[in-house]
Amino acid sequence: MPYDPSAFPPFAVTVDLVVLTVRKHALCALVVRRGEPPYQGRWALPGGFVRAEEDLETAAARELTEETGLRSQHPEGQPTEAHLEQLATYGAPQRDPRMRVVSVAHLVLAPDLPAPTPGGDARSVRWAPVDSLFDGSDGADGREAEQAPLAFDHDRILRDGVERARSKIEYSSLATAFCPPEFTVGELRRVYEAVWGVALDPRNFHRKVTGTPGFLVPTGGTTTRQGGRPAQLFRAGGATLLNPPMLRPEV
Amino acid sequence: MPYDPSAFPPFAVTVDLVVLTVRKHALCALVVRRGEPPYQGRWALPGGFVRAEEDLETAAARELTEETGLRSQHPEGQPTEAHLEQLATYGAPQRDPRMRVVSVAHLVLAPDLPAPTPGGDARSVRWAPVDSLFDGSDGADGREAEQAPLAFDHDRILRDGVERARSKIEYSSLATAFCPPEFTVGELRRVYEAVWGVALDPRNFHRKVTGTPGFLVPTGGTTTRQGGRPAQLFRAGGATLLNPPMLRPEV
DNA sequence: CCTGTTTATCGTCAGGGAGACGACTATGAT
DNA sequence: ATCATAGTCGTCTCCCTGACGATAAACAGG
Repeated sequence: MPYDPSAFPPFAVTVDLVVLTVRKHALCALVVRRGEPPYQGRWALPGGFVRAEEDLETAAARELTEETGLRSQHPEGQPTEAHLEQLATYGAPQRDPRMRVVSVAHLVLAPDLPAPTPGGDARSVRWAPVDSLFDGSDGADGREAEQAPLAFDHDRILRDGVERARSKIEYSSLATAFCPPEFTVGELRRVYEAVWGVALDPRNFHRKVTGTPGFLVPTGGTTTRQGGRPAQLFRAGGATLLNPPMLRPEV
Repeated sequence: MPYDPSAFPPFAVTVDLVVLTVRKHALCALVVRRGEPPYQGRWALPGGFVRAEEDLETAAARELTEETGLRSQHPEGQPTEAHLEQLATYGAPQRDPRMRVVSVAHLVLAPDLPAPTPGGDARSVRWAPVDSLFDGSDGADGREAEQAPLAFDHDRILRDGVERARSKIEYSSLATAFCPPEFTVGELRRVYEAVWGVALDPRNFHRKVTGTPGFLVPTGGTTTRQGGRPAQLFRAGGATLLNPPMLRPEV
């Protein structure tokens, strides 16, 4: 039957955020501790209601700023501080025991923040290695601190977000969103290694990224902040698509 | 602020469907004519409200069956008749002039149906070449019948769905969803050609798809339904990912 | 029956990109 | 000075791809 706009089931619409960064050579996600039931005391993805006159992406950007101080929009021609994109929408009837909630999840890729969690109203916010958050803790060495699973269906949302990030850096220049404005080839390589959880050959990686037109633009400067021989500094080039892509090693 | 489940702005949640198929060597989408305002008389994507106790994917599958008779689920171990996946969610505040509607768009890839539009309650349903539907009609020869743009933001949804399909058949075996259960290499190639709008070399295409383990499984039969020399029949193999991918030709 | 047309399928060859890895360079630490 | 650490340039081989020749098996029409 066609639309009958006066008779529709009411839904609440929220945005949830999968905010990823690379810290200490590990892919980490932002989680907040819930202060009230349901799932009181459990960790959850940050999120909140979409306001009555607010676009979905605007709501996601607002929540991001509230939780981290990061801006995904350029306020006054400022460069974007983080990449934000829609991930997927989750609306199983019983995913929230209180009411029918449809959550539009968004994925944020952010550089490693100097201040862990500036601003924000949440009492407990932390970066957690994603491996330690997954249900069944497929953490690397099995020595994961036993951790309660994420609230709601956030385990699935986080998995989907991590998989999106892992696949998207294959064929786009999005990995630069994890880096500061200026970075070295080695720093970019360590981002790939952390996100994919593999080791990459520094020489082949260097050849690939510097040989792809538009991916990296040298700034002229160098740095030794990683130790060793000084490395060239680069900025992200205009190219967004990597062609041919850089595929993850098998197995 | 944390959840206050009693005070939330009310939303209507709908599913919209981008149903694609390949007919006569052209990528076509299913559109329905709107019988009431707003956008009365204009073509739109099929869709409808999500019911109070219904999952999003269930709602999409239900709408699909109502409009086309296709099933995306296996009722009794039956093979899936069409591929269904979530596409993206559209929720701009004024996208529907009557009220705040958030639409979870889904993408359906279906084989060419013998009966154009069986079943269903919509008075006017048709398959339209996607090029003829796009606003600004970037139709091939510019001789497109002047056509009113799709209702609501369905032009954008359709574009996103088509782009998803175009990119996804690069690295997955999803193109087989456009084919009948048994098909030839040539038929599969014509699917790629129609979706991408390019001509592919039959010999290289044959080598690629038959050389990718798990992509195609020969059934033993042959057919001459395309004329010419008899061609082997294949079924889709278990492999879902194509590695390495088959990239669209440049330009 | 022979010929042209159509579609399918196999083969060959050259070029590009990626993995494996050697070699050299430029820093700081001991 | 020596070592450890990173970065950068080369080389070699293999595999994949694009371009394209050649053959095979059907049908249509004379």
